Amino acid sequence: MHPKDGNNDKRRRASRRRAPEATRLALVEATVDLVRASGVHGTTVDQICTAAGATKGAFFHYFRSKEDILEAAILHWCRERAEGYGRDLGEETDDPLVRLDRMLDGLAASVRVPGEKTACLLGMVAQELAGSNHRVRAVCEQMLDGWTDLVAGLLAEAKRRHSPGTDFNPHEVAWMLNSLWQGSLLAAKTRQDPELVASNLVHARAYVSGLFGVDSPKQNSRKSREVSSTPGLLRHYLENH
Amino acid sequence: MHPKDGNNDKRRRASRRRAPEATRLALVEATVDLVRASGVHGTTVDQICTAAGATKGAFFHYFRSKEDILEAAILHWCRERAEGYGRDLGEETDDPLVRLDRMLDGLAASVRVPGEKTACLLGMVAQELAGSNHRVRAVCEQMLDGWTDLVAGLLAEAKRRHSPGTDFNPHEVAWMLNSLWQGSLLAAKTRQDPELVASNLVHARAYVSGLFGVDSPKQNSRKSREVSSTPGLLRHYLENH
DNA sequence: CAGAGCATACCAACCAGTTTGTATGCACCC
DNA sequence: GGGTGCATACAAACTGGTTGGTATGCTCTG
Repeated sequence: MHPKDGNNDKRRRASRRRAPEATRLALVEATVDLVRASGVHGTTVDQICTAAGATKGAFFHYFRSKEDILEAAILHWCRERAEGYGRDLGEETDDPLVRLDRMLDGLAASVRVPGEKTACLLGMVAQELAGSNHRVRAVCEQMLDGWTDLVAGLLAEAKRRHSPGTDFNPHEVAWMLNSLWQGSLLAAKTRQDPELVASNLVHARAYVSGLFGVDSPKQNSRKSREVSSTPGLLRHYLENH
Repeated sequence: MHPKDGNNDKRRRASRRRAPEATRLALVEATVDLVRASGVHGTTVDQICTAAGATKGAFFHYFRSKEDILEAAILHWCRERAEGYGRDLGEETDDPLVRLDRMLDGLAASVRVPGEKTACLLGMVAQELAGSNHRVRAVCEQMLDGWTDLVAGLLAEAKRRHSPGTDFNPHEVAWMLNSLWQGSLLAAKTRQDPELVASNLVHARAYVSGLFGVDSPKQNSRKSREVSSTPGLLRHYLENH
């Protein structure tokens, strides 16, 4: 039963041969995709291997356990998203409210990508494991903290620049936005309606605008779906100031 | 190896003997608890049986599959919660904004119950299965719709009674509140900080208040934790009107 | 005494992780 | 520059425990 006298190896493992970094990356990215679609327990190591065009041997060569690759997948996912935010935010010298606005635009746009599923790896893993796996929970918490700190920083700077009519705690508001974002993805997935995310983000914007003292312009609920095409409320505020 | 010549049956099956309804209920309630703690795939049928003080025979006598009891658990959970809302809301003749306010109070209080874990069965099941199990997804959607319709109804009536300065779509706002609630539970669980839910609800209230034209009173972020003890913003609005 | 309400033993599929073996490239010496 | 030694990078069969589900029979009740 030796390796089939190996003249023709039927499936050519994704046209990749001895490419350490590529294999590892393929495994991690497959994990991200599969877990986002089916959850942690709903994804098997074998599925990951098949999707990555690798074998169990390769898998356990790079990762000591399923939990390990999960952690790697979370880090990979967050690093990727962070890069996206970096692009969305634009110049650091820009007004923090404009930057936040662009970030929300980016988020709204991210659920509109055609083939893309509306699910955040972080939220899914946290929901499934936070109650039972302390280590994974801690990793998720750290990642959520990262996003919140970023937004809280923007809000804090905005508070300094413009002196808002209402006092507020930037961290609290940032956590509220983060929670809303996660909940929106959950609800949108359940309803199979990505537009729900956009709609919720409109209200999030309106709330932040309200904090900075601008009257929310009359919301036209028919048009509210076209978020990313309209100038954000925050931008609107700044332009008339 | 017959049933131990059964003179003394070591564990007396939860001091319950041939009580059909009680057995069924125990199984369902055990499912609710376990799934809320460990998720769907993280909970085994055996665990449910043990927790309910029943055996597999009993389990499959009442439910054809794990999926079936999950559905029963969701319905049970939602019916229970709905009763809670009924109590919280109070008289139907009351002002809808006051009723909404009391509902938010109830939600904030529900995560403060000492031994209680911060997790919504609905949110957990939806997050884990919405992407892979269409039937369960549909059930979750229906339940979420129920809550949203309730809140949207309150908001719509509030719009009729008081004519708010800002126009808004009650359903959109209700979905936003629902999403925020789900996301808050997710974030609070991940951070192991139930107070995050209360904090987020404060901002939710403030947003709704804002819609009805009242200036949010200066938020004191140190004190914002004591939500349920302070008269809600909506009530505050109505008292000065 | 019939049938609802269980209890117990059992099973087949599944799944994370292991073992064992092989192919490939690189370093180093001759 | 070609052979030798060895580490990395896989491949694939296997294992042992787990899990949802079943088969069968006992037992209490109406």
